[in-house]
Amino acid sequence: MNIIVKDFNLAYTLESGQCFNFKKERENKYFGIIKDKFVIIEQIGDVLQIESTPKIREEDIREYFNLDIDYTKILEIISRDSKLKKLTEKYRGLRVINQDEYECMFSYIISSFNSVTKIKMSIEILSKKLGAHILGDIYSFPRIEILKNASLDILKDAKLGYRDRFVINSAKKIIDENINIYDIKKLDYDTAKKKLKEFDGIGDKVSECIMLYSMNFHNAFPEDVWINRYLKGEFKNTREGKISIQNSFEGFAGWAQLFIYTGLRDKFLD
DNA sequence: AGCCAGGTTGCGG
DNA sequence: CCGCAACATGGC
Repeated sequence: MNIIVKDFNLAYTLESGQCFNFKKERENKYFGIIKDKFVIIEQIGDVLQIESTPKIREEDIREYFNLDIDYTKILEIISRDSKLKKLTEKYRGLRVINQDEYECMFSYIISSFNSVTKIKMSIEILSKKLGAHILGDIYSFPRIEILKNASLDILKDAKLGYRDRFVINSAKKIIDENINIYDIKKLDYDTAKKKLKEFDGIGDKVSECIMLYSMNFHNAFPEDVWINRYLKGEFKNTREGKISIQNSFEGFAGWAQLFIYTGLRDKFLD
């Protein structure tokens, strides 16, 4: 399947640290999982070439990469800030991804106080040991019931460290209380955040990652160590800085956050 | 060896 | 409400 894209950069988007389930095969070519389907995606100019097993619908790809959002409008809004203007010029085509809610939730529980490399490794091991086999050595992210009953040995193998109880407890809560987290995305911002923070291992930052990257709350502004440094440089008070940003980008603070985060990690910003 | 990584928790003030 | 130490683990 080929998809013509505009204002989309696959590499920027998949290397931005927002998702952890893709691997690079070569320049502009990645493989991973979307909707429990194995996909190989290569970008050549403005064409996305996609192979998938089993077959994936174009609409699922468009949704995953937010291809139908008004990109021009979002960039226009966040570019009113001079630093963001530079960032959007440098990383044009970077987009917020629309991930699976459950995978995103548990991936970010694992992400806390951790490194991107190790987060990816842990998720890969968990998938291999507990996920459904898809193809070759590719496995999907484990279902929550499986995570809930995972043996401590397997969690040890996945190197979750002290986060193992966060994963187990949160999975338990979902099952025992019969929670459907798809309902959370229908709530208003504050209620959704509050609901997510009731889970073990989900605090201020992780809750907003889940909201931004899988629940369409485009104004969530996850503040990790990098963003915290940025806020310290730009504002007297980081707390007020975050609020100010969330109030000035017309509901798209999360997109600004992704550009800032990318620029900082890439040392384009200092 | 020591510091850092897409932070959260549970404590004391 | 606030600040703060502890927390597993691997990479650099």
